[in-house]
Amino acid sequence: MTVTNAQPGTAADDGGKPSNMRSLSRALEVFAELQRADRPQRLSDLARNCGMSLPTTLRILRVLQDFGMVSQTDKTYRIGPAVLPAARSYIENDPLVTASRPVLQQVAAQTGMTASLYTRLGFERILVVRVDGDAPLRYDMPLGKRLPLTVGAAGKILLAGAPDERLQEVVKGAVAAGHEASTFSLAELKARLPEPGTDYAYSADERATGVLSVAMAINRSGLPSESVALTSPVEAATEKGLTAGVPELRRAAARLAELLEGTVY
Amino acid sequence: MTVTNAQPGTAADDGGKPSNMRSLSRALEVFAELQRADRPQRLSDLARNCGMSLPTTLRILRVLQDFGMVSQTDKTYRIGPAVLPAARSYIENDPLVTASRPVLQQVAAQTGMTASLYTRLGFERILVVRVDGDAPLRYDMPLGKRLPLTVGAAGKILLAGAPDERLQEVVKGAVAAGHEASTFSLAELKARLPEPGTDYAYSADERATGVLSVAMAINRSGLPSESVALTSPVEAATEKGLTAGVPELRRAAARLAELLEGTVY
DNA sequence: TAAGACACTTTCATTCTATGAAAGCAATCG
DNA sequence: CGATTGCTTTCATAGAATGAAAGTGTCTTA
Repeated sequence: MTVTNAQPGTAADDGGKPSNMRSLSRALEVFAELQRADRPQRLSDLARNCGMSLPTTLRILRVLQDFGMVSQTDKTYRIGPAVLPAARSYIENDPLVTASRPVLQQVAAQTGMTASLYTRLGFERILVVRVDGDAPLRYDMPLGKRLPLTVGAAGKILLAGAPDERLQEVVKGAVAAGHEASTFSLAELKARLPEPGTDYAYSADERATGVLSVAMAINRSGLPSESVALTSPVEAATEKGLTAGVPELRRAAARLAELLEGTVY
Repeated sequence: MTVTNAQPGTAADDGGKPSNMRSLSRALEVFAELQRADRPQRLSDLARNCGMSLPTTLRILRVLQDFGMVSQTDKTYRIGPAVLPAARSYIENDPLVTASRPVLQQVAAQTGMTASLYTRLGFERILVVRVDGDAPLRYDMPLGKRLPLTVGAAGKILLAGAPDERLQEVVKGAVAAGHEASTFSLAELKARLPEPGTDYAYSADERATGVLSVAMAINRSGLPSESVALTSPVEAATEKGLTAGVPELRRAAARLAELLEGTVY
């Protein structure tokens, strides 16, 4: 059976794997590192943080630059403009994204709450689609933001039912990404997760204060990678009001699950 | 057999360079090809269109998939969700993008027209920032769309003053990208460009009907790669009204040019 | 149902590419 | 002004990337 290589969360991944396509993997590691830091990076920093030599890092950056994936000002590098057309291509062509929009619109219309779609990416999740409800959310969270799996309904539901081994990895990943304090433990995480038998997760004031959420995973074979959520500011909904939307959410998740059948990543 | 990147089909700009980092370049070529087509691609199509063997293409796709840059459903591949955080990183960290927003806002407020920032990417340009004016543009053109250099004020101004040799390449690139008919000629292009001595370009009904634009390049040493534009629907402005905004646009371009000093790509 | 066609996947020997040490520059600083 | 720091180039070598060919699975067709 093909072992679906869990993507390395950080550069500290020395599992001793055969690691095919070394130069490409390293290039993507550099690319990821550029995003991780929230400001332009020097060559020497990138080389050190990615654990590779200066010349190699430089060569990688030059090729990425040729394709517009990286830009350079003086001696600092950052993500380049070519990612914009790529993001556009994703949003326009990904079947889950395109299919979910009308579904989310319907849910938002029926419940009056904000409906969102999240995808797991490594040890994090990202917001992929959002349809606003009647009560706007005050905080802004545009597309593509990296959010923890360990906090917030839409993250936690992706971990429900996972084996302890995997949860332990998630704990490490969350700490490495800076989402959790270094004291964060498996027990702490498990206490947050929904009880077995529940197919949705609830959160209040978890990731953002004044915000309530319920979320449901989009299930197919194996562990889920996507979730849909209903969100509302605390003054516009109660826990009861939110959970009243769960059946709608469940139906939406089921519909999207069909479309996902066969998606590998 | 030294098969040196021979492909008549793709629009690779490889002008016979030493071609360092072959595997990485090829991976980025696959990634670009996935964007070029506006629907999921089969392995065999990608291999053929990129001019590489099936196993190589497959290996590349697998690594890209590990990093979320590519997704797979059944046997078809497409751009993956990891590009969203990348795009976010670009928009939040690129100094030109962040610096231009307030500048464009000011210009839009002063002129009442929509102000936009474009960046050149290969033989195309992409919309990077847009601030709407009083009269909304009916057509939607979200961020990241690949647009021709040869059509529209914001594209043409990036070509003003370029040597014929480069313009000839642009003609070929525009045809290869499907922006121009195969009969498109250098003379035809030159007829569209602003007259020497003019530092702005004007277009009416060029790229989109019912839309007028003036654009100015952000100049630093060498050929410009970025431009700012004022755009208005035809019923809300005349050519005179638009050109009245040119001084504002000129000032904005000058301010942004300072910030670009040192940017290599 | 079997045979064929088709597309994807794996294997493996060979070649060439990616690699890091070290030297060469170019700034910056004390 | 000489020293330090960080970037860039060169080069010999290891080992990574490569494609032919065989292998596997799936769909089509008779």
